[in-house]
Amino acid sequence: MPRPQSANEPAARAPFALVKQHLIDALAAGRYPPGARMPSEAALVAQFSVSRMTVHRALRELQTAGLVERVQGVGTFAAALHKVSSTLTIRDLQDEVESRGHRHQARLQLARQEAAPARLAAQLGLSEGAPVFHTLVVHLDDGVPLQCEDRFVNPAAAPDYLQVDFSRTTPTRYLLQVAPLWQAQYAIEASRPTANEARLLGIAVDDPCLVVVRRTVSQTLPITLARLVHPGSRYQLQGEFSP
Amino acid sequence: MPRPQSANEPAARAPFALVKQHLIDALAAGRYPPGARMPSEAALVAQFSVSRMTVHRALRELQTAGLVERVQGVGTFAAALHKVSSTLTIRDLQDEVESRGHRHQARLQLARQEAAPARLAAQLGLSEGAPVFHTLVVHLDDGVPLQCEDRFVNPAAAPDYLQVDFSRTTPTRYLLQVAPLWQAQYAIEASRPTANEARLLGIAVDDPCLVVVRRTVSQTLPITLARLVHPGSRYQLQGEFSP
DNA sequence: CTACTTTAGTTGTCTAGACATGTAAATGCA
DNA sequence: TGCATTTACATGTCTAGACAACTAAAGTAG
Repeated sequence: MPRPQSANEPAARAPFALVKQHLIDALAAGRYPPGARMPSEAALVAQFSVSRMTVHRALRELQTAGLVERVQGVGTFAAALHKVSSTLTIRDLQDEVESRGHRHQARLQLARQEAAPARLAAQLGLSEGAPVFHTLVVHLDDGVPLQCEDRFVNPAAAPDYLQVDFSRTTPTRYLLQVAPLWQAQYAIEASRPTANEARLLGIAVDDPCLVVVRRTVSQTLPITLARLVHPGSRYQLQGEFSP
Repeated sequence: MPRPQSANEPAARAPFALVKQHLIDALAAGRYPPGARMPSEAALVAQFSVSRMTVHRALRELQTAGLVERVQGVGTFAAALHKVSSTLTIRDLQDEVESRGHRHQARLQLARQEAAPARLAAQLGLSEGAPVFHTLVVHLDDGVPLQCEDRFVNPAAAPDYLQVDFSRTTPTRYLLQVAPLWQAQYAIEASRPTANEARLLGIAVDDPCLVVVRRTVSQTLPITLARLVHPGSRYQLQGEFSP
């Protein structure tokens, strides 16, 4: 049974939803870089032949969703997508370190192409044995290891990933540029580091670690799978929510 | 300088915002228990002497915020606030265990009134030495210890807290009833359990644990401060977000 | 050149009415 | 009684126009 439009998703073909989706698509295609001016309400009214209220609702919902910023008397602008962390502070580690006034460094331990084993392939929507990019980066905060970032990337989503200079930008930041609109699932757990992680982080093998496993997908295809290991004594996730 | 209504918060005295706030207040006061029918748009139009579009916007925003549920052709209903975890899965542990088809048990280890030390008093908005309620509950999933819940409660927010039978309901669930609308800040970290926690959870003192420290405030006053300790090998937080 | 005023353009909000869509209870019919 | 139809009511959405609030740039007077 094709599920009878379960009561409450706002009819996808409603005019305001069409305008909204049109703008989302444009943003996803990178047509409006962060900060760029977007069409005014009047322009969209003309383009879609709908009333201003309709356009206004589409834009207001995009604003609520954090995709655009609007300033009365000035205009509508594509939002800077970097400040993700509204609910859970998982943002780019470099931003985070630098916002604390500390110095961020990254040490590239590994960057190569590998053949995807079955489970990884499934998570990235690839077939078993297909090539994937694999990087291992250690992030330091004022010289102290803070995160061990073990990451697999779908070549289809970021073909030039292995050519990036990761001493200048972080994998997270680069991927954010390449695929501007995405969605992530994560799992957080406490566990011991592997022997290699312990060595890279400069901790004992029985020190507790906070491990975040994150899978990121864009609108169309899986982008990346990352395992982020943090020394429990040096890292904390903070956030806020309301019911 | 009194900060000139920084461009973009929707004027708090706009009619739609008044209607919205009125309903939020009523919900916060517990006037509409979860599932209760709320006034129809027509009723609110009459009550506030505004147009239906205005009322509709207020209600739609409450729906987006998850405070009410609306069904076309039927009406508007106060949301069941228990299913908090749209973005981050920190919900009532009993719900969580039972939704996995497992059996939930709680062991009350401690329930008494204490004098608040300075730091705790500050977090709960009390003066040093003021009485606070303190409970320690171990939650089991099919007989296996899953969480050690060490909690302090502001007596002003839940005067009858110590009389509750915690073998029948959880502290989280009870507090959710008493103070229906709230906001929480949390910090997540990995660390070793204390000797007592290790004993209660049946794990070794050097087993990694996932520790969530959560502070909950209602609209008016701090409610509770909880330290939730989970064995790293048995518990994982999961969630999802988009930029 | 400076300081003030004007103006055009933008978003924020509201109204009154209309039609569409969905649900549930009342009604009518066999 | 049992089933189909009608009716009342609720929400979902759109329109066309209006006024308010705000910004930035252009124009103007000193």
